[in-house]
Amino acid sequence: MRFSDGVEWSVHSCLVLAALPEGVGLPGAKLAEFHSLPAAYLAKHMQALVRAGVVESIPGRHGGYRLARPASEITVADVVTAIEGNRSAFRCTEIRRQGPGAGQPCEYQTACLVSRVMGGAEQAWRSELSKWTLADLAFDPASAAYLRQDAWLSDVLEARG
Amino acid sequence: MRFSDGVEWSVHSCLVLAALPEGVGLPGAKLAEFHSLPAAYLAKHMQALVRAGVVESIPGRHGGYRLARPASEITVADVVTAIEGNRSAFRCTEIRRQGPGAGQPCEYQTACLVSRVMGGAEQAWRSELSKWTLADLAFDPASAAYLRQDAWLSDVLEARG
DNA sequence: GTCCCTATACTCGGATAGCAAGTGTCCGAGTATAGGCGG
DNA sequence: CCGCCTATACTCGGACACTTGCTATCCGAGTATAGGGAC
Repeated sequence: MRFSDGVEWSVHSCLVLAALPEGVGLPGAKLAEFHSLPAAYLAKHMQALVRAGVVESIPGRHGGYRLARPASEITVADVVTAIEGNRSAFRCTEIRRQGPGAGQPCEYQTACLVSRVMGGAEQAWRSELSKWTLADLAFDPASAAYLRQDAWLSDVLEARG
Repeated sequence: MRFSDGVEWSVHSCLVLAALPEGVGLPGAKLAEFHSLPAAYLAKHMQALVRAGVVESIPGRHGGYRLARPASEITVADVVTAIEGNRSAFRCTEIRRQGPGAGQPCEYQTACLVSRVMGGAEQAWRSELSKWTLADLAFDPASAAYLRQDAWLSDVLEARG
């Protein structure tokens, strides 16, 4: 089991967007440059975020990306789900029905117990991620590096009018 | 994010081993046949379980696999960890230190907040899996199909002496 | 009859191909803007 | 001086190669057993 690198990139990038002034968008190229990420590949993940309704894209010359909702209403789970998909990581293929070990059809009215256990754990994982919003992370005093946008980010915004 | 199919196979196979009489081993070929699994590939995962100390292999003619500990002392987390590895699914590559968004070195004395949130969620997931032992699943009344070993499994064991 | 030796059959274990998904990149479609032109 | 039109530059979006890791398989190393032979 291994997460896509895009998860880390997307969360950090969303935190950057959370630090922007209200309603202002940041182009994908600049967003990638902020953390020295490959712009073309980050754009691929931004598309996923747009489809999931987490961020919205502004077309045209002064366009870019911005959060679709206030940062306090977007959870880390929303971002991760947008990238990794909302399907379960564990896929029950019902092997209990195969081979000599298969029982009678009446035994299969309830879901596979193994599947239920795995699903429950995944639920706990997702629930834990839902406790944190982008606002919690972006405005945390200990990691307020994103608010140190004076030197670079402000210049970018000012250069764009 | 997606689990290896081997996780499902391994858990179910361990449940079969849990239903065996004390100290008796079952060959990998028979274990695979029980659920119509590819024997050669299941063997690969069984090796991982042996390395992790979850099951032990008995070499020789009447050898096979058996649980290394009582089923009540093996959790689902043990099995999953043996297959998927104990490394974290989320790998923090410290992109916060890259590009114009990078802060001063003194800001990096604490772990990345994003990494901590992801790690905490993973901890919750693992903790949930630790609540269930193989005994809980194998001897559950609702899914006692594994105890219906009379027809096939008993024959196999008897044929081996 | 008992003990030992050897050949056998069966077991696990690691080394070897094939494939899907993630990784990385590029170029085209679409839009708001800026400037020029006409009234 | 004001409004409209056009060309431009910039943006996002989807389509195209490449690499890593999972999937699937095979054959060789090792061991307990079973049988036969010697004592």
